[in-house]
Amino acid sequence: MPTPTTVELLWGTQPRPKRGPKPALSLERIVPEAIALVDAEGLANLSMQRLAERLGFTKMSLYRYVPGKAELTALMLDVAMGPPPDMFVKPGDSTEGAWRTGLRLWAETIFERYSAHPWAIELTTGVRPIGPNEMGWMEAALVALTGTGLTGSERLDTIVLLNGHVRSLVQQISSLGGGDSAGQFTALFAEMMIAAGDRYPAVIAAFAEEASATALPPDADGPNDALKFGIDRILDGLAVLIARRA
Amino acid sequence: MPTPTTVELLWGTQPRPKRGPKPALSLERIVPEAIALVDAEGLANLSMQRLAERLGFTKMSLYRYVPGKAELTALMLDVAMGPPPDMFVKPGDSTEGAWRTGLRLWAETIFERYSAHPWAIELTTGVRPIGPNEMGWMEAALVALTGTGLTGSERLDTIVLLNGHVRSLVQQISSLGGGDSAGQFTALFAEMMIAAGDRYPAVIAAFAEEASATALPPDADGPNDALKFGIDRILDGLAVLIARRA
DNA sequence: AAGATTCTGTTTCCGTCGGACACACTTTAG
DNA sequence: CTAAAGTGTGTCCGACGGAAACAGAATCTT
Repeated sequence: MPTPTTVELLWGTQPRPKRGPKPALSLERIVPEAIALVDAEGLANLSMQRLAERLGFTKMSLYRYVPGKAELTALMLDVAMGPPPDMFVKPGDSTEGAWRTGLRLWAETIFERYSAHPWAIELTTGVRPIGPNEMGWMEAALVALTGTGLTGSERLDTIVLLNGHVRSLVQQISSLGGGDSAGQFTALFAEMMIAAGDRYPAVIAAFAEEASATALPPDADGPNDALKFGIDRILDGLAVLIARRA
Repeated sequence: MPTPTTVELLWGTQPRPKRGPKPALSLERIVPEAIALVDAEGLANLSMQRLAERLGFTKMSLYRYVPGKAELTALMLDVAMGPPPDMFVKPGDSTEGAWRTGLRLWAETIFERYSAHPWAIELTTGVRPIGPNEMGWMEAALVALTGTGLTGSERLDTIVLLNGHVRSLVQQISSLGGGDSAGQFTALFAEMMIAAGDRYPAVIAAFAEEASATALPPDADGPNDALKFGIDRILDGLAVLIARRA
């Protein structure tokens, strides 16, 4: 019974052992339950104890299926991301600007996926094993970039850039989801401006201008505008490079 | 003795109380020591106990200076970022493309600052009090954007975009710093490709192309190229917008 | 000068966490 | 029918963040 590595858990489905009692649990029950727990109460409130209680088992029984908490969260990440939707761009499509609509759709879709599980951002950090779903998203974006004339490094860097922007936005918006956190922010901002005095004129100018501009439409989806803004700039910049190559 | 809030700790320097023994410790000693600890051993290894041992005090004595660990890390973040270097762009400079060199310098500088303290990335998440130094970096970038004709929202979104890119890169590179983590990555990648078979042709193509391209120059600062790539694309895209406005 | 007050650092204690380990039980292989 | 392998459980450990009570030091008031 060599404990399985994270890669084996993510990619391989090792066969059920023949001897011994049949397992009453399974990764297919554990991981979604953990995701539900974290969706509801945040990553900080995930503990083996609480997860086991939800499943009606003892804490240590979970360690029969998962070597440790790190491996569990790695599985949660890949399951929560899910597979990418069907093909953003037909593989051979070299229509003028097809890459553009493909990448935009990709970015907006993965943004929604991240937004559904904001804790996933915290788990996608540093060098770590990549799961099949995460790889699938990567593949999808790379497919959209075929026929652009970009080199392999450039295509990879493009994905890093787009993905980084999306993740950065999710990180800033997710915690802003419930309650009056917008009010909290303005309260913090006001409290700070009192103490700060006039050391940050450009900041004050920018926020003042923004406040007056968004005063009329009272819908507060400014963050989503930030998402679109970033995607637009990135795609514009990419178009410049692609045009230069052609 | 109302326990100070995070904002008060970051911005205000409340006067020393008159009565009682003089404090043997201070935030000026505690916070740098905590930064040194985390720089050396990572954010996960920061505990009040270990920090107190370094300082030659008991754990609970720290709570006389800091309400809790969250407030401590907030202070660490602002101190570690430090103030931005002197003015990237002279405030009134409306030279053609001055914003461009200013923003590039800003991004590269804050990248180095983040790289020196990679754990800072993990702390800059969600809605939270902003410290004076962090606000200073924001101010610096906004100064560089004066005279571009962009609205306040656009200027703010630009900073979010650039900052998000830099942070995303640091997050991917920092853990790659020591040892043969590049070898670990290729090992993980190979192990995965064996299991994955041929489900990701575009991924394989991109990496193969990259490997052959970077085979000749043996310096492996590919990540830094990813930083430059992203900055270039963002600035190119921004130039398109600015030109459209003019 | 002498309490009274206020702040200091320390000690003790608690609940929770991830995880090691030994155990009893159940299923299958020989 | 016995041995082996695998199951879930109970117990135990060290480390964590933090609450509470406490004794000593420095200042204020009388």
